Amino acid sequence: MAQDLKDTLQLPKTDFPMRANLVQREPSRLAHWEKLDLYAAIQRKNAATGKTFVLHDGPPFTNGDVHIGTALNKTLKDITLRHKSMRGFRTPYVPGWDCHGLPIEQKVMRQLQAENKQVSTAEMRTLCDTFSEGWIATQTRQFKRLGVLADWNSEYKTKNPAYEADIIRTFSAFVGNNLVYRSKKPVYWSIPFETALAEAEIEYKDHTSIAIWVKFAVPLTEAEKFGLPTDKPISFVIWTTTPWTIPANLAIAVNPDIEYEIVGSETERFFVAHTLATEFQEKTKLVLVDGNNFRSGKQLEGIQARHPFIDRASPVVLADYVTTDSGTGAVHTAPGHGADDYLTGLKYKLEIYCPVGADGRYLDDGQVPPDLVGLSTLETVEDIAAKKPSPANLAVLKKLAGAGALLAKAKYVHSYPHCWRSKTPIIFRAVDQWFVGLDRKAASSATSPRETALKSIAGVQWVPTWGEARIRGAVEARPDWCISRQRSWGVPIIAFYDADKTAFIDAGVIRAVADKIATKGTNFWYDAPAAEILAGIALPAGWPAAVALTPGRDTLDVWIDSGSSHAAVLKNHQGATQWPADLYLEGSDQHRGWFQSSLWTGVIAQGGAPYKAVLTHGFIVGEDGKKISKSGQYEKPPTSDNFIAQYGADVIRFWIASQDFTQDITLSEKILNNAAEGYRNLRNTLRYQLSTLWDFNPATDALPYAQLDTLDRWALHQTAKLLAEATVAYDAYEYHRVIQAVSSFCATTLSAVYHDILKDRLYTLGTTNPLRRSSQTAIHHIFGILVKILAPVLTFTADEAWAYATTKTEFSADSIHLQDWPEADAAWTNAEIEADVAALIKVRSKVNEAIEPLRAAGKLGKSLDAVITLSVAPADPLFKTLEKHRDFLPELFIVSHVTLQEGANPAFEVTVRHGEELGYVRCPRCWRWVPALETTEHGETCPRCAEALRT
RNA sequence: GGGCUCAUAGCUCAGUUGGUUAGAGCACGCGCUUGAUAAGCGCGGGGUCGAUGGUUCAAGUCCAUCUGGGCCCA
Repeated sequence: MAQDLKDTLQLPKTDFPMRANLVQREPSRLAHWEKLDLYAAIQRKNAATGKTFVLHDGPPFTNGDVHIGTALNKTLKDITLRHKSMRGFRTPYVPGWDCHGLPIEQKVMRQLQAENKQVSTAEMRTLCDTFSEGWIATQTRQFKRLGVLADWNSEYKTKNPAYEADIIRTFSAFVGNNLVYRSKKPVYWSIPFETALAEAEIEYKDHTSIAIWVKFAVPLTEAEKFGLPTDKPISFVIWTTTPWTIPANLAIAVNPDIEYEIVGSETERFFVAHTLATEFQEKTKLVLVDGNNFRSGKQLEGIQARHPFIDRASPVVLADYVTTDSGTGAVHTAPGHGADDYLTGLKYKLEIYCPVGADGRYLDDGQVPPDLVGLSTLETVEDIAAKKPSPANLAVLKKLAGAGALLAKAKYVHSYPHCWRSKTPIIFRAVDQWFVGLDRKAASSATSPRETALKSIAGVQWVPTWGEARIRGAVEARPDWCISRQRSWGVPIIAFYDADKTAFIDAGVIRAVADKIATKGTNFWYDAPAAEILAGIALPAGWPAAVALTPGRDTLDVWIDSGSSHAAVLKNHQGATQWPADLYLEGSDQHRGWFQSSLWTGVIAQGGAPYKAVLTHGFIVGEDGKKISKSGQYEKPPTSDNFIAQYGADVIRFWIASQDFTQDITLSEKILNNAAEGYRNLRNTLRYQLSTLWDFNPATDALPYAQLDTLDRWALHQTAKLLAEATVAYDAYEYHRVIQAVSSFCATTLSAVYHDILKDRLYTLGTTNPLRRSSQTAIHHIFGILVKILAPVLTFTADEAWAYATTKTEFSADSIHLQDWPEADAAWTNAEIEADVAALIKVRSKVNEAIEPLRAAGKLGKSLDAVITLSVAPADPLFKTLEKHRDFLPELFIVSHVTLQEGANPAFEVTVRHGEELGYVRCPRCWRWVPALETTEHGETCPRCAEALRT
């Protein structure tokens, strides 16, 4: 009989599974979308709206699996675009790939080295191409698995010939604006390979150097000028561990804030940092007889000391990096042989002087003493084993000793950079490089690139706002842009050289060569002689004949590759995009990287910033707040695929959306488990709504708003509020607020209140009962809005729920992602109902509190067993509200009966009794306690159920 | 060392121009239900708002210093 009655209930039913099983089931939905060509369908939908939103993709580097951080970036882009397309924007999205660069070249080279193979530059470039292409395929698969929707057919690759041509055209704009100049800059240099090395090609190993204390005499006239004692000769003492750089000395650096002491022996005086005076005395074994005469570094600036054995001044300059950790507090400065020295050299306009050739030998430049010319600075592996210093080092020591300038020498063991291939110590050597003068006046503009860039920054929307300060700092502080690299896997700098190594460069020639490269690719540059490259191209006046020229072997800084993407993609309307982009969205490291390089290329080649807005996100950190990359807290590498294999894409997407991405984003097993739980709650809410709509056809069963029940109107009011909140949050890119709002709405507004109350109506009333239809109408509306709010984040689940809602099957051609952003009917906003129900819900929680003790005492189970008496002072406005909704109260509290009585006390009182105590009987069908049952063909039920059974 | 930035319950987040006993969801504990059931409901515990000092009648909120993170430089 109980079963018989149960069969008369309208219990929820749906095929939408409670268990998501995302890891297994998501791929089939991807295949479904592929079949629909969902990306194209979405673009078609919004083709005629007249609104376009271009998010320009920053290209990931193609040398490995998609890292969870890259997944974060791509997912945020995907969420953004899906929301925009629901809002009616055409959202062409062309994904990109960054293909050139050292890390790939290095991986390929290490592989070749392991196989003991030597290959030509062209072969090497082919291997790099293949390497990059392989990872593009892998990453594409991994991005797709995340649910990222993009125009994969229109993707851009920085290694495509057409793209390479646009990189070169960007370079031609630099040249055409008269911004490019040639100057020397020190690089790591491998003598055996006669090549520049990158930081990544350096291995640090202990090395025994010769440390020397060398005096640089201050002429008497200089001493007088600076008020120094003149009764004895006075010198600066520098300390260095690379004697071979002494011939290139052009200055002595002191720290402006260090106290220097003038110490003296019987015969001469020296400047030494005060705190190093004792050590100085020990090392030089000098007997110091006076001191206590101090000068700050600041006071010494400009003193013209003399080079110990070359007839040249060595001025005292100021530098903050000078410390008193070791040495004398005065640093030998050779701008052509060190990074710090170089910057100091630029600051003091010193020559970037490098009298050492590519083979590591001193050049005969008229300044290097003849007995040093030709000597090598190289220490071979055998030399090191035999503890034999380089010929250059030995000769300089001898030279210094001969000049009486060598105060002391000592062995000094320290960590020193070595070439990863030859294992020999590298040298710093200044070589000719190409620079972009950022403060030069651009030919096509009234101002310099820096001025234009800073002006452009102000016109861009930076999200969060501090992004503006960050890029402004980077742009202001950046020295002239060194754009040449001595690499193989990159885009060549289109420059030619004659037999004397004079460089020839011209914007028109570069553009003409770019046109050839657009079809032939950059290998053409490496394979063909200058005459072929220049065939048919008119050479500018003053150029030698093409046959007398050699194409240069430098490549462009790879930041120009990706920095040209807006020109190569947006300017060319690739994939129906347009210039400038509405949004760039990358990690905050890109303020100094891609945001900046794109800004420079935009400013110089296009006259302005290539983006209207720039959004940045933080980096993923572990549970301890520390960076995750090498922490090893996970057994598996933190790749996108590994996380998806465990949680599924929608859980990962939920996690990404739930955090404030402008800050560090924390990743831990606990957090992902929390995300999975949060996901399940939302999924269950959708499932429950679907299950209550099984017999509801909106076309025929929906009621107009005016006929809806109070509680349903209240739910719609809450839904309108949620939608407004979610819309604002989406527009502000604050996806975590969307998730917070939706989660709270589902848990509290729906599950704990609305759905819970609705069960009685939905289950027990007759199918077509207006109250039941009223609630179904509301749920239908709420579901539609909820699932659309979630669609940009939970792409798989929202589409699945939508398919069940619209077709009662797992897949539907009319995807959720083809729907427009929902709107709430203005009538739904109802302040009176909002206020009334809010007051009633407060009473509800008082009622629940009052029920709890009885439940704990075992006197009561479900709340439906309870009968409530509310005692409220008639003067209390609450009394009126309760009276107004008197009939609704039992349903709202989910109890069997409510008596409202005028209380004598001002305090609100709740009395709870079991239905039995009033002599009530329990209806076996709806489980409510009622005064009396009546007979039906299904047995005894309450009058309401009897009525339901008749229909 | 410099630039930018972050710090509120175990976790993720709110917290308007400084103004009651600092909130929400999740997690946790104890119950209930078995007609959302690898679900649902109720009740409950839990925070010196990173630390210290200051401004103020009043500070999570403003200022200074410090500590610990992140990104980028050096």
